[in-house]
Amino acid sequence: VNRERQRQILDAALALADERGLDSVSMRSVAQRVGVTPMALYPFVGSKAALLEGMVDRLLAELPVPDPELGWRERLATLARALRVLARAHPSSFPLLLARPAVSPDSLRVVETIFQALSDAGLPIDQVPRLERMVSTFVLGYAASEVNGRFSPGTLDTAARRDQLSPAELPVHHKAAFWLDRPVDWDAEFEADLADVLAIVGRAAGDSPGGGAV
Amino acid sequence: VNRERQRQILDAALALADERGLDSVSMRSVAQRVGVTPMALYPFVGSKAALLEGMVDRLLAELPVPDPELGWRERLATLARALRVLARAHPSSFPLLLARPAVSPDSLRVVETIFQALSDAGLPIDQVPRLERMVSTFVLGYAASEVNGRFSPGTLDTAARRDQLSPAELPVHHKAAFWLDRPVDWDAEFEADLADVLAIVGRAAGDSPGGGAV
DNA sequence: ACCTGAACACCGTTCAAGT
DNA sequence: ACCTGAACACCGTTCAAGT
Repeated sequence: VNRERQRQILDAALALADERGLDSVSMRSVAQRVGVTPMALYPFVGSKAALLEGMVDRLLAELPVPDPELGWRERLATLARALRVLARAHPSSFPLLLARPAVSPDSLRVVETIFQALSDAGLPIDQVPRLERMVSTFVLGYAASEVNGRFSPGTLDTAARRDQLSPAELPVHHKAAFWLDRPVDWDAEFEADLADVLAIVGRAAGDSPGGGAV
Repeated sequence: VNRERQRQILDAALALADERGLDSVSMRSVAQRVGVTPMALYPFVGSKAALLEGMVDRLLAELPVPDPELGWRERLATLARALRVLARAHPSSFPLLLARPAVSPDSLRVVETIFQALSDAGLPIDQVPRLERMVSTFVLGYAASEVNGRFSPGTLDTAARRDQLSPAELPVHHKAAFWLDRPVDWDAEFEADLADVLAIVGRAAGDSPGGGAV
């Protein structure tokens, strides 16, 4: 009903998640931060589940839209990098983006931005939705994996973990040990993956096999 | 301590998630299903968070390892399809795979299978970990998105959703409306994406630009 | 080693009531 | 339209005790 109040509540929930983790977001804690009784939230957010959905909408509202003057490659790359920045700014809430369908106006606008870039790439219109799902799945999955620790298990006991099993059972782990124990340059890896994904789009759009530039 | 009992508890939790959703998995409900008091679980699982981690280990233990006689492409494709089957069998628990680092012996074995295939593809060893993260991120992200509804918002109100915003704001959504409103063949889409991802691996491994077969 | 029972500090949500 | 307060049926986990 009162849109301004709703935003205030969702931002309080987001701030709470940033400061103390997603587990500490409860109707009671959010209400307290807003300075109100838990029940006073219900007319604005409906339920705890809806509160979490609302948080991802606020997240997407923060996402800058890439300059439409840019070429489609730069537009997709800019959007992908912005999503990764968003993940680092809100590591506890970001993984929610992968957990629920995107239905709000703001999320539709993000999808439209990807649609537009794919269309500009020269992709046949019937291929656009498939490639949008592929690109968004990769970017969201990568950024979420990075911030929730899926890529960096346990913090620096990579070797200990590997030694749970015998070298005979994990030959390639042992062959790659040098690179597995070394800190990874995540920025560089993300850029390399991004280039690979954009190459898929380019090829689906009918680039010459060698991969053309734009 | 007693490994057999631990497995029994984790399987009860998994069954509960399958039948009534992840939210209904509680220390109390799992204990009841095992026929014991909630506190009796603690020596075996440690905490609720550890219980959830244990569930994903059990999930991975269910995953069939592809025949090592197969070529690397078929091995990766078989593993990817098996993960998707797993997601459909355990839609509530599967998304946990993307939420936490993989540290158990069983999960290491899955990573090793991918490492092996990438290595056999002819990838330089320093590229193997990066491509493993890329492949697993895509496959887990896709399968999770499929089962948690990220790809199918709201069930059949795709048109209504689109009409929240004006056609002028969502030009490509409207141009692609025919394909967006049509039911998607997810099997076919997954296979197409898989082929694209395997092509990236092949190219990183030094395939001829046109893409060779194996 | 394995389990129970009572207790503590929390949850989300309903309902009736106030302004 | 917006908010409160009491209540209900739950949570995860600690602690002391039993065998």
